[in-house]
Amino acid sequence: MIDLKVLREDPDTVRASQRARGEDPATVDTLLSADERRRSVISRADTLRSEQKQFGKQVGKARGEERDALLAKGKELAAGVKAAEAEQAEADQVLEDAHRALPNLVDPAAPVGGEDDFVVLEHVGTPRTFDFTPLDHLDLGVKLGILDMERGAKVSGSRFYFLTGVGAQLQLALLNMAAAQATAAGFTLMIPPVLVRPEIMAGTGFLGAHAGEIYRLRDDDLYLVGTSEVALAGYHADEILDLSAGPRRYAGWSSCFRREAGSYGKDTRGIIRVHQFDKIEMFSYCKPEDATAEHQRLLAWEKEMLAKIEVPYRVIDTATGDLGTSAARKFDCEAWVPTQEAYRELTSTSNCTTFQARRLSIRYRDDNGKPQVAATLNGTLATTRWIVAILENHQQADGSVTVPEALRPFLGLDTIRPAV
RNA sequence: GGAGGUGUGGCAGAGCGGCCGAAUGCAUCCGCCUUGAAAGCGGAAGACGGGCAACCGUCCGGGGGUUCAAAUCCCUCCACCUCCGCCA
Repeated sequence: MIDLKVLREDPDTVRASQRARGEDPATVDTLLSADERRRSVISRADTLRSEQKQFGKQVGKARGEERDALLAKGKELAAGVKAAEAEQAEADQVLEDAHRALPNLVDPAAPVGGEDDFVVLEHVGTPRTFDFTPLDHLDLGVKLGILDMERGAKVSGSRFYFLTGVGAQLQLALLNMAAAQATAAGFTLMIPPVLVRPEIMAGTGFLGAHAGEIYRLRDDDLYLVGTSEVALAGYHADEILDLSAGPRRYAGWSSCFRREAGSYGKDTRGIIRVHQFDKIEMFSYCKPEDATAEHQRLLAWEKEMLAKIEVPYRVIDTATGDLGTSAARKFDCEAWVPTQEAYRELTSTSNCTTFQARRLSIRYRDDNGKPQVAATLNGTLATTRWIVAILENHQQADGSVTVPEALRPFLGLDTIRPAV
C-alpha cells in the first residue's frame, strides 16, 4: 500500500505513476474519495460513541425509576452507535480494498514504458565464439546424464524435471556457493516455510493482478510461495524492528512454485521456465531513506555471484510497465544463452520501498523513538535456471562442461563429463 | 482425528459485567542521592485512527454475538500446551 499522506497531498504524482505503469489513473480518485468518506464517517461514529460512553456511566449509578428511564435512552444511543459503526466498518473496507488495489509508486528514475523499454545499464563479459555448434542446455543435460525432463513430465507433468546425479550436486553446489557468499556478507541464512497464509501472500503483493501465477491449496487455505521473498517478508510482519545498526538482511533457501499460467508455448524446452525450482533469495529490511543505497548493494552482490560462474551478462533497468505490483524499481541481470543468442534473466532485484511493509505492518523506530514504516527489498543470488547459463557457456567440443573455478570447491569436480 | 487447558503492555503476571488502557514485579528512560556506579527514593513511558489543536475514539490472540455497558458472559476461528489415537 502506498502512503495515504502522499495521496492526499500530491495525487498527481500518484496518477502519473499509474500512467507510467500503463494502469488506470482513475483508481487514484476512487481511493481519494474512499479516504474522505472514511474520515467523515469515523468522526461521526467517534462522537456518538463518546456520548454513549458518558451516558452509560450514569446508568450504573442510577436506581429505580430513574434507572429505567436511562435504560430506555441508552438503548436509543446504542442503536445509533451500532448503525454508525456499521457504516464505519463498511467505509473502512471500501478504503482498504481501494488502497490494496493500487500498486506501488514507481521510482521517477525508472525508465517509463512497457516490457521492451528497459534501459541497458552495462554489459559484463563478452559472449564466447564457438568453433563448434553448441548444444542447448537440455541436450547437454541429457548427454551428461544430469537432467531428465521426460521422467519429470511422466511423474508431475510438463515443466517438471529431475536433476539427477551430478545435476543434483551441481544445483546444491551453486546454492551452497550463494549461501556461503550471503553468510560471509552478513546475511542470516534462512530455510523458510514454502506454504504461507493468505494474508502473508497478499501482503507481499502477489495476490493482485498476478494471482493466477500462484499455487493455492484450497483445502487448507494456504499458498505455495513463488519465491522465499514471501516468507521472508512475512517473517517480521506486525513487528517493530530495531534498525539502528543498519539493514536486517536474510538469505532464504527454498523451492519456488509457479503456475506459469498464460505462458503456454513459451520456453517449453528445458529448465528455463518450470513450475518448481530452487533459489537463494536476498531480503533486506531497512529505513526508507537507505533503500536506494541498499538496492545498489543487492545488485552488487548479484554481480559478485554472476562473476563466480563466469558467464557474460547485462544489467537492465526494468521499465515501469514491467514492474511488479510491489516494486518501485527493478534491476535484472540477464545472462547470455548461446543457443538462444539472447540474454535471459538470472537475477532480479526490486526495491519495494514501504509498499510491502505497510501491508504487513513492519515498522522500525526512528531517532525520536517513533514507529515508522520500514522499506523492504529483495534480490536473487542463485536459482536452478543458472544451470542453463553455466552448461551452455562452459561447454566444450567433446561434450563436457568446464566447471567455473569458484564453483569447483563446492562441486568437487573440474569438469562434468558425459556418463559412460 | 478425539478430550482438556491456555492466550492480557518489551517480558512475567493480576483482573468482581460499569470506578480498567488495565494492579504488581522485572526490564527501559529521566531526576535525586553518590567522587562514579549499584542499591534506595521520586517520576516518565504502549500502538493505531480522527482532529490545526484542546481533545476524542479504537485496541486485553482474530472475528462475531449478548448487554445501556464486555479483558470479564456466549459462539467461532487461529496459535500454543497436556493426554489418547493414528502415521513415521
